Amino acid sequence: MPRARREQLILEVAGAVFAREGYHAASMDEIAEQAGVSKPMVYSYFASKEGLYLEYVERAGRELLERLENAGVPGAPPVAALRARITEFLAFVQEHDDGWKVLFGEFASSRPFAERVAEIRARIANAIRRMIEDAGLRFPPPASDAIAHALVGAAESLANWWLEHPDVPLEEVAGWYVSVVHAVIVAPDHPVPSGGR
Amino acid sequence: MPRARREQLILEVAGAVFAREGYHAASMDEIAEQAGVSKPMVYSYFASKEGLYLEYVERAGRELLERLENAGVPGAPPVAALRARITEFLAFVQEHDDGWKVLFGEFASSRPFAERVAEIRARIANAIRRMIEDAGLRFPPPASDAIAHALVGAAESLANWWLEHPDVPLEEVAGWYVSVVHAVIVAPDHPVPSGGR
Amino acid sequence: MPRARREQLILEVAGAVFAREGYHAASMDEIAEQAGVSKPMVYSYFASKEGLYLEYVERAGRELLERLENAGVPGAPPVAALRARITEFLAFVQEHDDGWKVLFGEFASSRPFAERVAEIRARIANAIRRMIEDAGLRFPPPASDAIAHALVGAAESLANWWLEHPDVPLEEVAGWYVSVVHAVIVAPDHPVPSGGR
Amino acid sequence: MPRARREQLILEVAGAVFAREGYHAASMDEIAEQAGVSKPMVYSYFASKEGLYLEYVERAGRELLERLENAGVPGAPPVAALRARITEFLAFVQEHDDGWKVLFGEFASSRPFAERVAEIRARIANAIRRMIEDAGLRFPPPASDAIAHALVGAAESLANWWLEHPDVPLEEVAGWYVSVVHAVIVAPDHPVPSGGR
DNA sequence: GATGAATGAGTTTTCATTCAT
DNA sequence: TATGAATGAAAACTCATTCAT
Repeated sequence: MPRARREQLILEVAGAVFAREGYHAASMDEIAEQAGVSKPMVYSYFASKEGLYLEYVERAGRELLERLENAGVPGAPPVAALRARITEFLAFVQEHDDGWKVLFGEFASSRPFAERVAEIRARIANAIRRMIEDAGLRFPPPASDAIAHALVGAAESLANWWLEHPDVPLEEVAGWYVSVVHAVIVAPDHPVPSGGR
Repeated sequence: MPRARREQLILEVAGAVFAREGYHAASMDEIAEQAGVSKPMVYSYFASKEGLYLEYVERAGRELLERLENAGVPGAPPVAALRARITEFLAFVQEHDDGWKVLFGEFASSRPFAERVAEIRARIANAIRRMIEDAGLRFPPPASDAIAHALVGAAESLANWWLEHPDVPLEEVAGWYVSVVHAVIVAPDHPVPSGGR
Repeated sequence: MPRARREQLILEVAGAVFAREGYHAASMDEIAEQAGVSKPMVYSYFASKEGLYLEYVERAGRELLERLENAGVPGAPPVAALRARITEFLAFVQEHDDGWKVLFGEFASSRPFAERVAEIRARIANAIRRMIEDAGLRFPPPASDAIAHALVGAAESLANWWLEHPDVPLEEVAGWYVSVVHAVIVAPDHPVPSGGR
Repeated sequence: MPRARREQLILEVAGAVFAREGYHAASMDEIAEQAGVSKPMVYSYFASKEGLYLEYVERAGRELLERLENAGVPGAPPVAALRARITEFLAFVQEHDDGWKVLFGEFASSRPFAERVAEIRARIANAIRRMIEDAGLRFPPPASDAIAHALVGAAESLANWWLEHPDVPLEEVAGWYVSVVHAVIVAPDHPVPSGGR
């Protein structure tokens, strides 16, 4: 079996195990066994458990980023672009739910490499944020930043909801998200009446 | 030191360690040391690591729930109630950021007690969702469910953003969230133009 | 509660726990709790777990010895004396099955005090042996010693059998043992045909 | 060193430690050290301390049983068969005194697996009992059961006596045991005169 | 006299990681 | 290239024993 192929296989198995057990509870023994190779093999491909995890996160993150960036036709109207991107985003979640869970499931991994993971997550969040801003979100900072963040969280949550309701068609979910973002964008009169009534 | 006080101390320390390291990486040794007691003491207060974690989650969850339920004056207009509750929510996050991180940080906790944690989270999410629905969100199911979920995720994300921008006043962040929810509620015309234009 | 009474209470509870769990598995916590006193109380009465165990063994051993020595009427014919003693022995086993189990249940306790326990057991075994020899067992040494030992083992085993068949009357069991010993004593022609037939 | 050989080595060492210290007092640390391997090695061969103990007991029990069953020539007269079997029994005790002590030394093992050990012991005891009954022991039940039990205990005790008197030749000890059993078998007149005379 | 509170030392067990082949 | 065999380090948990009150 060619080297690259085996590497890919190990990564996929590792992703499944990390998604199911979390970083700490996942064991190299289990990964090696499920991949059908010996543990030293795993170590010859990836320097350490940490390295394996980071590599997986890195690749999953890169793929998601690329898909987000390449989604939609250039020059399309903003809302259409938003729809194309959120569609792509949901497609990724559907196809790579392991990758999705590993990327956004665990929050506080242990110290040494939490930063790298956080950075990857931040890049993805930024990409989503950019697509929201491209659609026309205009607030003065820092509200823009905060609200974009909130809408990214909304996308994540929606994706998780969808994973538990797989019967709902992708397009419908995407439509809901576009609705939400669009509403926020075109909302006529923020801020909202504060006192009451 | 009286027993109840020590118990509280250990819980707080444990919360900090769990928030920082995650359940698996946290060690009873570290918790004991940071609390200034010996490990057997911790075990005499809490039967096991799992028990300690669950107790912490349970108390934090209960407090957050109670605060959400008691927030605002009864009979206030919906948007005012929403504002009161999101304000309370953010206040909790600010005061108990450890509790917040433990409750909503790790996703895929280890198997044995994931259910209990998930249940607590679900109760909190439901409370937030209810407050959104009370404010007037009306979609036909399942969109209502999904969008409520998304807006809960938006609140979580906004809270995390705020933890990293502590200089922004609470009221302002609350206002942004109200704006978002309000916009979604009063949005005139979901669904949104799908094609483009 | 007077000191001596409490001491007796603790000893009895300890005996029950030792009999049930064995020396190592028995915990001072459990003994204290079952006796209804605090652990420091136990330590004020008995210097250590080892001390408690030894004291229990010592008393149980002493009582059994005394009962064996005082059994039967002086001057009775040998077989009657044997019957009286084995009856007393079985009565002890019946009344103090905890003591019996602790005395003869565990074989190889841990090093430091195994010798003391072995010594007590040896004294009891000697007493039984003497009663057998008194009944008329006559072999040249070392066969006498070995066979006496064997007959002591037979008594122990019979006692254990009886503990599991509590419905059988004591006298009957005693009768069987006397039969066995008597048969060995009066056996006309040891050694037995060795080759065959 | 080949795997099977190491396994055997560990088992032997474990047997020695269990025989010397008893199950609870024996530590995996000590077993590993005495076997010249690391603790994880022991765990890779045997799943747990309990597993190691049971495996040892099982093998020792099986060997003893097989030796008892295969002893003697088929069709030999009963007393000769008895002699052959008790000889084999004593030979086992002499060769595997660790196995002997572990099998029959501790009585009240800890709860979880006491049953399995008791079962093995019972099988061996039954084998011994059968060989006694084959030799001609005839009592009405339950006396037959009880007396057989007693004679098994006699054999155990005799074996223990012999372990402390290793200079006595095996044949002689076997002869004594045959004498005892033979005497009981041919005893003309149980029950014995009860009053005195 | 009595105890609640506390701990040092040890137990079994697991796991990431590395040689020798 | 590939692995069976091996381990150092650490984790959860327990228990006999002792203070401070």
